[in-house]
Amino acid sequence: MILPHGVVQTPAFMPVGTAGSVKAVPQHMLEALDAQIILGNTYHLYLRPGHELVRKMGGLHRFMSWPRPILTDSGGFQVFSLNGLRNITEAGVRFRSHLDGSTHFFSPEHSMEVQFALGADIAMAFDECTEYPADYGRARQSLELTLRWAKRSRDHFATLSSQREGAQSLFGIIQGGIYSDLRRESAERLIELDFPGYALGGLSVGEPRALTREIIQATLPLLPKDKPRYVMGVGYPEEIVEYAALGVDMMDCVLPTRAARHGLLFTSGGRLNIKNQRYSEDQSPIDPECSCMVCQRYSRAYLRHLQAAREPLAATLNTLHNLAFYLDTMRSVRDAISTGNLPGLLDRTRARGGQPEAG
RNA sequence: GCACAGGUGGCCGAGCGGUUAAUGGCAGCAGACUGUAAAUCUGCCGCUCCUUGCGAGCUACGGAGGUUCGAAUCCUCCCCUGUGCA
Repeated sequence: MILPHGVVQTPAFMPVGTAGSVKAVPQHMLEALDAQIILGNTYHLYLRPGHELVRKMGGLHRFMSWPRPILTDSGGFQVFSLNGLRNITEAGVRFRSHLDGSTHFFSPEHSMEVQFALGADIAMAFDECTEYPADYGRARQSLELTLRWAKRSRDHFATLSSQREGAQSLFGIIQGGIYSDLRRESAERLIELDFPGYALGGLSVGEPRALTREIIQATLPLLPKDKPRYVMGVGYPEEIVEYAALGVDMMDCVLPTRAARHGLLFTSGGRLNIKNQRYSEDQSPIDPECSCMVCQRYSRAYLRHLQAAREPLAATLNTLHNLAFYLDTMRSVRDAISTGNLPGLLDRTRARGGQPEAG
């Protein structure tokens, strides 16, 4: 995938950097990890420092000194997660800021304005992330709203693009809850709007994992093969391998970064909670099979100490490892695809998937 | 020596006659985390036993006595700590 700020090899995992930062990890280290694209958030950057300020600073890439591709989420997920602080109408969403309680209005048009100011390589249509559980009628209503918003997003994005030089692209988002026929309808009608890429939204919002997979499996084949297919907000290491094998090109998830800050590390042997007493005198690296800079240098005992002492370095080192693990995982998926060994990789991943703890 | 103020579970610190194994906080132990309101949240946290239950027994609020149906809470003496005065 060739974007204005560089090439992204797919399938790709995108670290989440909501507020202009992949929490705890500086940009130059992200580059060292070979992260090829990161995600930023419209809602958060709009609130602070403000999209106009970011524009003034030369756009998000320049502002945060990240020369590689960026995708910005539209704020649609906040429609979902700020439940209680927002009110949805046809026109858009009225939010209460989680920072100071002030009221703000987001419409598809406004989201496009903000994303245009931020200047990410890929912008996302403003959608309503359907909650789980949602009954059929509710899922349909949500899907319809998202489609109308998708059209408005596309149209306004086109207007903005025509007024100013811009190589940004805008992806559409499929909703439809857990209903395959609604997903199909959402996909087909979205494709009519002709986006350069398509995303599956509204997944990993509490539904059983088998259902997530089912929806992806059912919906992906409906999407154009020559355009990026993005599943938003997934997943665990085993899941991203599974989904990549199904043909997903892009995924993002806060899990590796958030879990790292909470002491949960992903390894080739399964999950490892570095806070556990059992690691207090363990001189081995997080993951003996991992070649990341953290595993090359630091012991579990030391990392456990940092975590217990709430040293900020714990967040940094843990996040570096988890991201390295995720990015390595995607790299090995890409390698397996190119050498035709994907089935073998899948088997190995499944075999270790159920393992709760690393040795 | 005198005068105040205190001595509570690993630590700090509430409670000042009865739903008190004893509020909180910290520390400790474990769990959760999926387009980030998350460096957050949840549970456990005196000991023993079991039919793991708003279960049973035991031990506990400096020490020893006492008052009371009932005391961490009231009284007496003793020990210790802090501050002030000698």
